[in-house]
Amino acid sequence: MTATTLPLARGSQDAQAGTCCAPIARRPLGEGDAAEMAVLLKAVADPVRLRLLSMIGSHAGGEACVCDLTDAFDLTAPTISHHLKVLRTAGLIGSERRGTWVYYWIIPETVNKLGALFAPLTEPGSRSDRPADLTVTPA
Amino acid sequence: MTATTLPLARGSQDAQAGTCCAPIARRPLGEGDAAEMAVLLKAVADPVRLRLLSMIGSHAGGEACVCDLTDAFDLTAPTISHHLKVLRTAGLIGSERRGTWVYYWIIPETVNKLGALFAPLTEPGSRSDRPADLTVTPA
DNA sequence: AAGCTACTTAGACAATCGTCAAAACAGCGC
DNA sequence: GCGCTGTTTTGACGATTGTCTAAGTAGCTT
Repeated sequence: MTATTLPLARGSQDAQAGTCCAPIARRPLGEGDAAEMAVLLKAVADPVRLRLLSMIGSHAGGEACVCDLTDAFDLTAPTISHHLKVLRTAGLIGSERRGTWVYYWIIPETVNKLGALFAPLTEPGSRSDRPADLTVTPA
Repeated sequence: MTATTLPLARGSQDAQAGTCCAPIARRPLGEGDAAEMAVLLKAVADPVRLRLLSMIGSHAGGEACVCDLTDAFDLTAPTISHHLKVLRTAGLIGSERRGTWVYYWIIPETVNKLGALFAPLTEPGSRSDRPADLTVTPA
Protein backbone atom coordinates (compact mmCIF):
# COMPACT_ATOMS: atom_id res chain seq x y z
CA MET A 1 0.00 0.00 0.00
CA THR A 2 1.13 3.48 -0.63
CA ALA A 3 0.71 6.76 1.10
CA THR A 4 -2.60 6.99 2.78
CA THR A 5 -4.83 9.97 2.63
CA LEU A 6 -7.64 10.07 5.06
CA PRO A 7 -11.00 11.17 3.81
CA LEU A 8 -11.62 13.39 6.79
CA ALA A 9 -14.52 14.63 4.84
CA ARG A 10 -16.92 17.45 5.33
CA GLY A 11 -14.97 20.03 7.19
CA SER A 12 -17.40 22.77 7.92
CA GLN A 13 -15.93 25.81 6.40
CA ASP A 14 -12.42 24.85 5.56
CA ALA A 15 -11.74 26.34 2.23
CA GLN A 16 -8.10 26.47 3.16
CA ALA A 17 -5.80 23.53 3.56
CA GLY A 18 -4.38 23.10 7.01
CA THR A 19 -7.29 24.79 8.66
CA CYS A 20 -10.41 23.40 10.12
CA CYS A 21 -11.89 26.01 12.37
CA ALA A 22 -11.32 29.28 14.03
CA PRO A 23 -8.90 29.38 16.94
CA ILE A 24 -10.39 27.83 20.00
CA ALA A 25 -11.07 31.05 21.85
CA ARG A 26 -12.36 32.97 18.89
CA ARG A 27 -15.75 31.41 18.60
CA PRO A 28 -17.52 28.34 19.95
CA LEU A 29 -16.44 25.22 18.16
CA GLY A 30 -19.21 23.45 16.32
CA GLU A 31 -20.15 19.92 17.15
CA GLY A 32 -18.78 18.50 13.93
CA ASP A 33 -15.59 20.51 14.00
CA ALA A 34 -14.98 19.48 17.60
CA ALA A 35 -15.40 15.84 16.68
CA GLU A 36 -13.06 16.18 13.75
CA MET A 37 -10.38 17.92 15.76
CA ALA A 38 -10.75 15.48 18.64
CA VAL A 39 -9.87 12.64 16.32
CA LEU A 40 -6.70 14.46 15.38
CA LEU A 41 -5.90 15.32 18.96
CA LYS A 42 -6.45 11.79 20.19
CA ALA A 43 -3.89 10.67 17.66
CA VAL A 44 -1.23 12.96 19.10
CA ALA A 45 -2.25 12.71 22.74
CA ASP A 46 0.30 10.07 23.54
CA PRO A 47 3.95 10.62 24.47
CA VAL A 48 5.19 7.90 22.15
CA ARG A 49 3.21 9.18 19.17
CA LEU A 50 4.26 12.74 19.90
CA ARG A 51 7.89 11.75 19.85
CA LEU A 52 7.40 9.65 16.75
CA LEU A 53 5.77 12.54 14.97
CA SER A 54 8.53 14.85 16.10
CA MET A 55 11.28 12.46 15.13
CA ILE A 56 9.78 11.97 11.69
CA GLY A 57 9.21 15.65 11.13
CA SER A 58 12.64 16.72 12.24
CA HIS A 59 14.53 13.94 10.55
CA ALA A 60 17.00 14.86 7.87
CA GLY A 61 15.44 14.62 4.44
CA GLY A 62 11.95 15.02 5.85
CA GLU A 63 11.37 11.34 6.22
CA ALA A 64 12.46 8.51 8.45
CA CYS A 65 12.28 4.77 8.23
CA VAL A 66 10.94 2.65 11.04
CA CYS A 67 14.42 1.41 11.80
CA ASP A 68 15.39 4.96 12.72
CA LEU A 69 12.52 5.25 15.15
CA THR A 70 12.36 1.95 16.99
CA ASP A 71 15.66 2.21 18.84
CA ALA A 72 14.66 5.39 20.63
CA PHE A 73 11.96 3.56 22.54
CA ASP A 74 11.86 0.71 24.98
CA LEU A 75 8.96 -0.81 23.12
CA THR A 76 8.51 -3.75 20.82
CA ALA A 77 8.28 -3.33 17.07
CA PRO A 78 4.57 -4.17 16.91
CA THR A 79 3.83 -1.41 19.38
CA ILE A 80 5.75 1.15 17.36
CA SER A 81 3.97 -0.07 14.26
CA HIS A 82 0.65 0.34 16.01
CA HIS A 83 1.40 3.93 16.94
CA LEU A 84 2.54 4.74 13.44
CA LYS A 85 -0.69 3.31 12.12
CA VAL A 86 -2.68 5.56 14.42
CA LEU A 87 -0.81 8.59 13.18
CA ARG A 88 -1.22 7.51 9.59
CA THR A 89 -4.92 6.79 9.95
CA ALA A 90 -5.38 10.28 11.35
CA GLY A 91 -3.71 11.69 8.27
CA LEU A 92 -0.79 13.11 10.18
CA ILE A 93 1.87 11.10 8.40
CA GLY A 94 2.26 9.32 5.11
CA SER A 95 4.20 6.16 4.43
CA GLU A 96 5.76 4.30 1.58
CA ARG A 97 7.74 1.11 1.28
CA ARG A 98 10.95 1.38 -0.69
CA GLY A 99 12.67 -1.94 -0.89
CA THR A 100 13.36 -3.34 2.51
CA TRP A 101 12.42 -0.35 4.56
CA VAL A 102 9.26 1.65 5.07
CA TYR A 103 9.58 5.41 5.18
CA TYR A 104 7.35 7.88 6.96
CA TRP A 105 6.94 11.59 6.51
CA ILE A 106 4.81 14.31 8.03
CA ILE A 107 1.73 15.69 6.29
CA PRO A 108 2.01 19.35 7.24
CA GLU A 109 -1.52 20.29 6.22
CA THR A 110 -2.92 18.11 8.96
CA VAL A 111 -0.44 19.28 11.56
CA ASN A 112 -1.30 22.84 10.65
CA LYS A 113 -4.91 22.21 11.55
CA LEU A 114 -3.78 21.70 15.10
CA GLY A 115 -1.63 24.78 14.98
CA ALA A 116 -4.54 26.84 13.72
CA LEU A 117 -6.82 25.57 16.45
CA PHE A 118 -4.50 26.73 19.19
CA ALA A 119 -3.22 29.80 17.46
CA PRO A 120 -2.74 32.62 19.93
CA LEU A 121 -5.32 35.33 19.76
CA THR A 122 -3.52 38.51 18.94
CA GLU A 123 -6.73 40.41 18.86
CA PRO A 124 -6.38 43.40 21.14
CA GLY A 125 -8.94 44.75 23.52
CA SER A 126 -10.18 41.41 24.62
CA ARG A 127 -9.68 39.40 27.73
CA SER A 128 -7.04 36.77 27.88
CA ASP A 129 -5.96 36.97 31.42
CA ARG A 130 -7.95 36.85 34.55
CA PRO A 131 -11.64 37.47 34.60
CA ALA A 132 -12.45 41.11 34.71
CA ASP A 133 -14.52 41.36 37.83
CA LEU A 134 -18.06 41.20 38.92
CA THR A 135 -18.65 44.35 36.97
CA VAL A 136 -19.60 42.77 33.70
CA THR A 137 -20.18 45.92 31.79
CA PRO A 138 -19.60 45.17 28.13
CA ALA A 139 -18.03 48.16 26.44
CA MET B 1 25.05 15.90 30.58
CA THR B 2 22.67 18.40 31.75
CA ALA B 3 19.49 17.60 33.50
CA THR B 4 17.71 15.91 30.69
CA THR B 5 15.74 13.67 32.96
CA LEU B 6 14.71 15.55 36.00
CA PRO B 7 12.71 13.61 38.52
CA LEU B 8 10.62 16.59 39.35
CA ALA B 9 8.19 17.18 36.55
CA ARG B 10 8.39 20.91 36.29
CA GLY B 11 8.98 21.11 32.54
CA SER B 12 12.35 21.16 30.93
CA GLN B 13 13.43 24.74 31.09
CA ASP B 14 10.62 26.95 30.11
CA ALA B 15 11.37 30.36 31.40
CA GLN B 16 9.00 31.47 28.71
CA ALA B 17 5.39 31.31 29.70
CA GLY B 18 3.18 29.56 27.22
CA THR B 19 5.98 27.56 25.69
CA CYS B 20 7.22 24.13 26.42
CA CYS B 21 9.26 22.97 23.52
CA ALA B 22 10.23 23.66 19.99
CA PRO B 23 7.63 23.08 17.29
CA ILE B 24 7.11 19.44 16.67
CA ALA B 25 8.95 19.26 13.38
CA ARG B 26 11.83 21.45 14.41
CA ARG B 27 13.66 19.00 16.57
CA PRO B 28 12.93 15.66 18.22
CA LEU B 29 10.79 16.08 21.28
CA GLY B 30 12.45 14.93 24.49
CA GLU B 31 10.95 12.22 26.59
CA GLY B 32 9.92 14.54 29.39
CA ASP B 33 8.57 17.23 27.12
CA ALA B 34 6.55 14.66 25.21
CA ALA B 35 5.05 13.37 28.43
CA GLU B 36 4.20 16.87 29.55
CA MET B 37 2.56 17.79 26.27
CA ALA B 38 0.72 14.49 26.09
CA VAL B 39 -0.98 15.28 29.38
CA LEU B 40 -2.15 18.55 27.93
CA LEU B 41 -3.24 16.96 24.70
CA LYS B 42 -5.16 14.18 26.41
CA ALA B 43 -7.11 16.83 28.24
CA VAL B 44 -8.12 18.44 24.97
CA ALA B 45 -8.56 15.28 22.93
CA ASP B 46 -12.27 14.98 23.51
CA PRO B 47 -15.05 16.66 21.54
CA VAL B 48 -16.94 17.71 24.65
CA ARG B 49 -13.89 19.21 26.32
CA LEU B 50 -12.87 20.91 23.10
CA ARG B 51 -16.24 22.58 22.86
CA LEU B 52 -16.22 23.45 26.54
CA LEU B 53 -12.83 25.08 26.21
CA SER B 54 -13.96 26.92 23.14
CA MET B 55 -17.21 28.05 24.70
CA ILE B 56 -15.40 29.32 27.76
CA GLY B 57 -12.70 31.07 25.78
CA SER B 58 -15.07 32.75 23.38
CA HIS B 59 -17.69 33.69 25.94
CA ALA B 60 -18.39 37.34 26.48
CA GLY B 61 -16.43 38.67 29.41
CA GLY B 62 -13.82 35.96 29.09
CA GLU B 63 -15.55 33.63 31.47
CA ALA B 64 -18.59 31.43 31.63
CA CYS B 65 -20.50 29.78 34.39
CA VAL B 66 -21.41 26.12 34.27
CA CYS B 67 -25.02 27.02 33.71
CA ASP B 68 -24.02 28.59 30.38
CA LEU B 69 -22.28 25.42 29.28
CA THR B 70 -24.51 22.59 30.34
CA ASP B 71 -27.42 23.30 28.02
CA ALA B 72 -25.32 22.95 24.91
CA PHE B 73 -24.77 19.28 25.56
CA ASP B 74 -26.96 16.26 25.89
CA LEU B 75 -25.07 15.17 28.97
CA THR B 76 -25.77 15.15 32.66
CA ALA B 77 -24.35 17.79 34.96
CA PRO B 78 -21.89 15.43 36.65
CA THR B 79 -20.43 14.55 33.28
CA ILE B 80 -19.91 18.20 32.39
CA SER B 81 -18.39 18.74 35.80
CA HIS B 82 -16.04 15.86 35.21
CA HIS B 83 -14.84 17.28 31.91
CA LEU B 84 -14.33 20.68 33.45
CA LYS B 85 -12.25 19.09 36.16
CA VAL B 86 -10.06 17.41 33.59
CA LEU B 87 -9.46 20.73 31.87
CA ARG B 88 -8.79 22.45 35.16
CA THR B 89 -6.42 19.75 36.39
CA ALA B 90 -4.46 20.14 33.18
CA GLY B 91 -4.12 23.84 33.85
CA LEU B 92 -6.12 24.86 30.81
CA ILE B 93 -8.84 26.67 32.68
CA GLY B 94 -9.29 28.31 36.05
CA SER B 95 -12.41 28.43 38.15
CA GLU B 96 -13.89 30.41 40.97
CA ARG B 97 -17.14 30.31 42.84
CA ARG B 98 -18.93 33.60 43.18
CA GLY B 99 -22.12 33.23 45.10
CA THR B 100 -24.39 30.72 43.54
CA TRP B 101 -22.49 30.12 40.36
CA VAL B 102 -19.06 28.82 39.49
CA TYR B 103 -17.21 30.64 36.76
CA TYR B 104 -14.56 29.29 34.44
CA TRP B 105 -11.99 31.08 32.31
CA ILE B 106 -9.21 30.05 29.99
CA ILE B 107 -5.58 30.13 31.06
CA PRO B 108 -3.95 31.31 27.83
CA GLU B 109 -0.40 30.42 28.82
CA THR B 110 -1.29 26.75 28.79
CA VAL B 111 -3.24 26.94 25.56
CA ASN B 112 -0.29 28.70 23.99
CA LYS B 113 1.91 25.73 24.77
CA LEU B 114 -0.23 23.73 22.39
CA GLY B 115 -0.09 26.45 19.79
CA ALA B 116 3.67 26.59 20.03
CA LEU B 117 3.99 22.83 19.65
CA PHE B 118 2.08 22.82 16.38
CA ALA B 119 3.38 26.09 15.07
CA PRO B 120 3.31 26.06 11.28
CA LEU B 121 6.31 24.67 9.53
CA THR B 122 7.92 27.54 7.75
CA GLU B 123 10.89 26.41 5.74
CA PRO B 124 10.58 22.82 4.66
CA GLY B 125 14.18 22.82 3.46
CA SER B 126 16.12 23.76 6.54
CA ARG B 127 15.64 21.98 9.77
CA SER B 128 17.41 21.96 13.05
CA ASP B 129 20.03 24.41 11.93
CA ARG B 130 18.68 27.03 14.25
CA PRO B 131 18.32 26.68 17.97
CA ALA B 132 14.63 27.29 17.90
CA ASP B 133 14.24 30.76 19.24
CA LEU B 134 10.63 31.46 19.00
CA THR B 135 9.57 34.44 20.97
CA VAL B 136 6.04 34.58 22.13
CA THR B 137 4.63 37.87 23.11
CA PRO B 138 4.68 37.91 26.89
CA ALA B 139 1.17 39.23 27.13
C1' DA C 1 -34.07 26.17 60.00
C1' DA C 2 -36.02 24.32 56.08
C1' DG C 3 -36.27 24.05 51.36
C1' DC C 4 -34.51 25.06 46.91
C1' DT C 5 -30.99 25.53 43.19
C1' DA C 6 -26.11 25.01 41.44
C1' DC C 7 -22.45 22.22 41.25
C1' DT C 8 -19.18 18.42 42.71
C1' DT C 9 -17.83 13.89 44.44
C1' DA C 10 -18.26 8.78 44.73
C1' DG C 11 -19.00 4.51 42.81
C1' DA C 12 -20.11 1.54 38.98
C1' DC C 13 -20.27 0.16 34.25
C1' DA C 14 -19.09 -0.72 29.21
C1' DA C 15 -15.94 0.86 25.80
C1' DT C 16 -11.60 2.16 24.32
C1' DC C 17 -6.47 2.20 24.65
C1' DG C 18 -1.47 0.73 25.07
C1' DT C 19 1.20 -3.07 25.27
C1' DC C 20 2.91 -7.62 24.32
C1' DA C 21 3.84 -12.45 22.16
C1' DA C 22 2.95 -15.00 18.21
C1' DA C 23 2.22 -15.29 13.60
C1' DA C 24 2.05 -13.41 8.97
C1' DC C 25 3.72 -10.63 5.18
C1' DA C 26 7.44 -8.36 2.13
C1' DG C 27 12.10 -8.04 0.20
C1' DC C 28 16.76 -9.28 -0.24
C1' DG C 29 20.74 -12.47 -0.73
C1' DC C 30 22.52 -16.96 -1.06
C1' DG D 1 14.01 -22.53 -3.68
C1' DC D 2 15.55 -21.35 1.51
C1' DG D 3 16.78 -18.50 5.13
C1' DC D 4 17.23 -13.93 7.04
C1' DT D 5 15.78 -9.23 8.26
C1' DG D 6 12.30 -5.60 8.53
C1' DT D 7 7.54 -4.44 9.28
C1' DT D 8 2.64 -5.32 9.98
C1' DT D 9 -1.38 -7.97 11.58
C1' DT D 10 -3.77 -10.75 15.00
C1' DG D 11 -5.41 -11.81 19.41
C1' DA D 12 -5.15 -11.18 24.10
C1' DC D 13 -4.47 -8.75 28.49
C1' DG D 14 -4.78 -5.03 32.18
C1' DA D 15 -5.35 0.01 32.50
C1' DT D 16 -7.66 4.06 31.44
C1' DT D 17 -11.74 6.74 29.89
C1' DG D 18 -16.60 8.63 29.36
C1' DT D 19 -20.88 8.19 31.07
C1' DC D 20 -24.46 7.46 34.31
C1' DT D 21 -27.11 7.40 39.03
C1' DA D 22 -26.96 8.49 43.73
C1' DA D 23 -25.35 11.18 47.21
C1' DG D 24 -22.78 15.09 48.93
C1' DT D 25 -21.46 20.22 49.48
C1' DA D 26 -22.26 25.30 48.91
C1' DG D 27 -25.09 29.23 48.76
C1' DC D 28 -29.55 31.68 48.40
C1' DT D 29 -34.42 32.66 49.98
C1' DT D 30 -37.97 32.33 52.81
